[in-house]
Amino acid sequence: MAREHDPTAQGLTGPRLGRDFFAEDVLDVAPALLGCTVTHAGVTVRLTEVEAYAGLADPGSHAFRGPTPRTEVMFGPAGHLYVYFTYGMHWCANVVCGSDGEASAVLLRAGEVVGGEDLAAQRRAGIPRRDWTRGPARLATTLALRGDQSGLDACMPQGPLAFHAPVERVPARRIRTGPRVGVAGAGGDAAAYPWRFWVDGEPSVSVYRPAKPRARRSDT
DNA sequence: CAGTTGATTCGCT
DNA sequence: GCGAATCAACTGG
Repeated sequence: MAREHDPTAQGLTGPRLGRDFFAEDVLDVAPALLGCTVTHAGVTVRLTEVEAYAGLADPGSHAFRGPTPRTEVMFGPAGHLYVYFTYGMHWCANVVCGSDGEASAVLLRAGEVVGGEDLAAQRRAGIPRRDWTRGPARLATTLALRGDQSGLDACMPQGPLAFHAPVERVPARRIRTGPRVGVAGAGGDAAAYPWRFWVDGEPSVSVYRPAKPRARRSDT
């Protein structure tokens, strides 16, 4: 069962996205990624929720305090993968966007599996299908994206990672925006900007916990 | 169905 | 040492 998964052969995807696409402004790239597909390790996911991070100028971005060994890839050319580890157990995947050195990125938050379902089911055994790609860490797990894949170039024609434009673009009226989720600097101006984008009416995008304080005091 | 809490490693100060 | 771009399990209704 080493059959190759070719999403394009199933009519699931449009043209492969090149570096010039990701090099645009991150706030333009992020909504444009909705409906696009990502293919890696035999599974194809159609993106339904993403979140933009505006590099050095963004207090919520990992790049805010300048380059570190971890975030180095963010400061490189667009179209590369930035994968980070969080909460002691989860991997999350971003695509670097914008101009070279800008260090912007789009976090892949949710989607739906549209190809390689057998492999995805195997990879996510015991988990309800709806939860396979609901949330950034689940999405990364289903696509088998971990720290090893950080820096991977998504713009190599024959590369292992592929972004494809949707066959039919998501109508603008179905794209909704909102504040970010779970970002530490939520109290600042950054929270006021709608940097999260999702496709309305998608089961894969559930009402995420609104930016709620982690702990509550017993007094008042 | 909705809300709460524990888990558990890495990166940076 | 502390906090984190989260998830899964468990609770009560």
